[in-house]
Amino acid sequence: MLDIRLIRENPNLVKQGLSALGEDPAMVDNLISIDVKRRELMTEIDVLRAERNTVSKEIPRIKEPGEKKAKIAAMREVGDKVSALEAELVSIAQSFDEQMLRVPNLPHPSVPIGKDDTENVVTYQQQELPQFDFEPKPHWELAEKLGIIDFERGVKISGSRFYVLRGAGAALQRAVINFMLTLHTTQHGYTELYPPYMVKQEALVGTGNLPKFGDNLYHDAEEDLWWIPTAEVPVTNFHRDEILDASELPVKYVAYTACFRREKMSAGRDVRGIKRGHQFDKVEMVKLVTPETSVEELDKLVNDAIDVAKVLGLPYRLLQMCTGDLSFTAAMKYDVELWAAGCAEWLEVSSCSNFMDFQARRANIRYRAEAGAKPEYLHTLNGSGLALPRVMIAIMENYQQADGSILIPESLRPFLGGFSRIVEGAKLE
RNA sequence: GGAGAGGUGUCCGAGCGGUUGAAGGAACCGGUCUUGAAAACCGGCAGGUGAAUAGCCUCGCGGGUUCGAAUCCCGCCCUCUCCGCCA
Repeated sequence: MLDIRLIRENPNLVKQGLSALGEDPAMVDNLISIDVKRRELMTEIDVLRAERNTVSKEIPRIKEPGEKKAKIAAMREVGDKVSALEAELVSIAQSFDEQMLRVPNLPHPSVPIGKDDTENVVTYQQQELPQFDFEPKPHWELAEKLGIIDFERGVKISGSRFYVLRGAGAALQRAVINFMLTLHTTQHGYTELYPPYMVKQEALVGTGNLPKFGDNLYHDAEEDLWWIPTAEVPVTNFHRDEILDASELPVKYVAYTACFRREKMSAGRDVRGIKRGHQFDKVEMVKLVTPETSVEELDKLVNDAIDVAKVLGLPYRLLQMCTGDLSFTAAMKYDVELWAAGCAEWLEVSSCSNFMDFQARRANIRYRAEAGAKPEYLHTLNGSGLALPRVMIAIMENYQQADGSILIPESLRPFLGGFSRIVEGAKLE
């Protein structure tokens, strides 16, 4: 959420930001006119309430019965007026809140201007891609042959976009999860959390998934709980409505969870293989930091994500998102992509974002710079570290051998009982 | 799911219709004292809105009664104890 004061005092700046995102700047004027009405009403109500409060305090001390009666009657009238105005305010405040929650974050000044993903900037690309003396296969062929992914039975059990990992395939994913969590906790200073997979609506409003992106979420109507689309939601909300001490910052969490997405908007896209499922696993990093450090903390976060690719020996590149490709919540965003030799494409495995105070405002996460100081909103960041299915794809496709077996990256072997290869029959060898 | 108890500021805890935004204590911060520390004493110490030391709002959440609600009524949520059920 943006600061309404920024919108009031600097509407043109906000409009420029929205235009850069490709959003309609007209929402600014709408918001301002509602805000004016809202504030007028609030003032009017406050004046009446102040009168009622003072007179109500005087009433018990009035001895003369006639005067007492008259004041009570007068205050009853004031009370009625207040109720009427309050009802009016409730509906205005509702539409104000609703609109505020739908205003995207503004791009950080350092973000390159661009209309869409074609204008993102590749800031690093590994030059050497793996070479093969045979035609590398896509992972769905490799995996099916080895018996490590069962697509048909996934569909039988749960429908399209579901699959079953089997034998060494399941073990490989489990090893990668463990490897990543171990790397981030022991080398990068993150604290591991294991959060709930189902959350309340407020949590999703806090991170910015609701109210705007509910159509990508699974919702249980009976309990009114939502399945998380990413661990970002429960982990960022871990400190919701809290005031942290500056000495506690930066707070750095890493969490492994399954993630659930309807992918309605992507119907028909990426239907082959495991690139885009309704359920997938992810290791996610979340940071809460002081405002003056967030830009620098984003760089570190990106490096922590990239480190996974490096240690696994997977070819990667880094993209800086232009204004037109920023997400709703992000002020700055970098994507890490892995090369997949079989499908010959770059796969997004991590989006690292600096949300500045956008989420902190929504989730009401503050910090106190020093004892006695006023609480201020902190800055939140997050990034995958990394998303499992696409890392699995990269391992399978880049480490495939001529005989169809898959070599296991050296750094992963200690997490797989020392085995070095996946062979037919979904076996480790 | 059933029965009972309870949810007040950073924490403990009083209040049970009228200067109570909230006694008292602890913690914390500043000061006096001390060679230093402890103790003792003095002062400060919720958040939001707001230009404000004004006003308004906030005692789990929402609604109601009243001139006036932390205090009364209704609904919901959460915690604890016991029972049931389960991993």
